Amino acid sequence: MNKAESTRLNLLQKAFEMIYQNGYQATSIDKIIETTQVTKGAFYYHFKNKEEMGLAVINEIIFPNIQKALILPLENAENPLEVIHQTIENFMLNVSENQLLNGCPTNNLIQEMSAINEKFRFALSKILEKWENQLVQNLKQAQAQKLIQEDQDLRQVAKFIIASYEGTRGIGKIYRSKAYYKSFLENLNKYLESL
Amino acid sequence: MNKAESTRLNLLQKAFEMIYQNGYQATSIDKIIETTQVTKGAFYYHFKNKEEMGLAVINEIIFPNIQKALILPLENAENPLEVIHQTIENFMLNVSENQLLNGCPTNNLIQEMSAINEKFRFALSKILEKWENQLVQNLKQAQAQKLIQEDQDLRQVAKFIIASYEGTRGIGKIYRSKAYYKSFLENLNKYLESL
DNA sequence: CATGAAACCTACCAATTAGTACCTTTGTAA
DNA sequence: TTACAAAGGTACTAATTGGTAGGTTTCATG
Repeated sequence: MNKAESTRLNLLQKAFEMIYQNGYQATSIDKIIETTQVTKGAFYYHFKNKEEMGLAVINEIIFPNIQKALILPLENAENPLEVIHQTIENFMLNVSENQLLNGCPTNNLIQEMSAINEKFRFALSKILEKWENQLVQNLKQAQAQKLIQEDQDLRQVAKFIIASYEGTRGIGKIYRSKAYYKSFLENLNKYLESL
Repeated sequence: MNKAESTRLNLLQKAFEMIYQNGYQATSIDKIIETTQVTKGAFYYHFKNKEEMGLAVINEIIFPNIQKALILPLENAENPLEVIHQTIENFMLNVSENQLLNGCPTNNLIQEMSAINEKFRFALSKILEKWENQLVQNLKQAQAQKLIQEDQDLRQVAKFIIASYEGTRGIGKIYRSKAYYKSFLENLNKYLESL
């Protein structure tokens, strides 16, 4: 990675952290360049404007993180149903204090931006779409293995899993305890078993 | 209601709408007094600062709304379990386009503010607490009527209902369709029946 | 080593922000 | 009617905002 690339990546990573903790609109370019020690000229060389930088954070930082933690582990699993619970549990029980406090970056941005910025809404919807598609694939395999009933609407089920997960990460910002996550995981298990 | 009270209420209601659509931090006092035709002097006569106004919006607008739509209807119901689903369904299927677009005011503020402002977090947690308590009461009655199993952790169940509801309202800001709400309601029903 | 583009730097701007100081009007109780 | 607090009005400020103009430095390539 050359110097320019690392400047850009540094901007994106620091911007991600600041957006994660304070929100997109509350994160000023002045603060980003102050903490990164990058000048304003360099910032605007790498990004046309603040919006483009925000979209790059979603596409180049947030999306790969979800992909790695919650989507890829679902592929080619021996038990396609159990791995759904396992993957979410593995991720949720290993979050840092910071992540407990600030919730899910994707959900945060959806709540803040999707109603007021169509480009953000689109970029964020793509993340949910990929996750949902992988979940549906797993559920299909589970159906083929007779692990869940025939008449289930798998896309609905996938959406429900995502909504309850994001809801828990979101409401978890009030409780700030892993016990709350554990309670969700138990209920998720019950729900999956009832399918 | 005298003039001063109506000035204050007008400020709170307009502020609520603007916060609901754009977020608390993105709602400036200048914009609020512009749309209400109230001068800055009057605004700061009624509220010490912006934070106090935001907290008043939560306590005097948002909380009563939730109370009326989602908590009070649960009281003294003939079928304590079914009324949970009925109440949520009745509310969700009657939201306006605006509410579909902007999600749940409580959830929005939790996501934006709970990590960065302890007073907001506390005020918002009180809303969830009241709702959870009423849900637990209903679930207890359902348990007494042998409608759900003995070994259920009712507080966990109540929290899961709230999280999946708020998750759906939140993620619904991406999809903007009542079909998505309906899909959630079906899954909620399945979950409640599995208890 | 010359050259031109890539990468970065500095100083600025107009608009917006929350908040304040100080004034005027309105309502009401003695 | 007077007196005084409640309620509202006006003009301002310092700080912060996203963005730009116009420069300089760095670096790969012929």
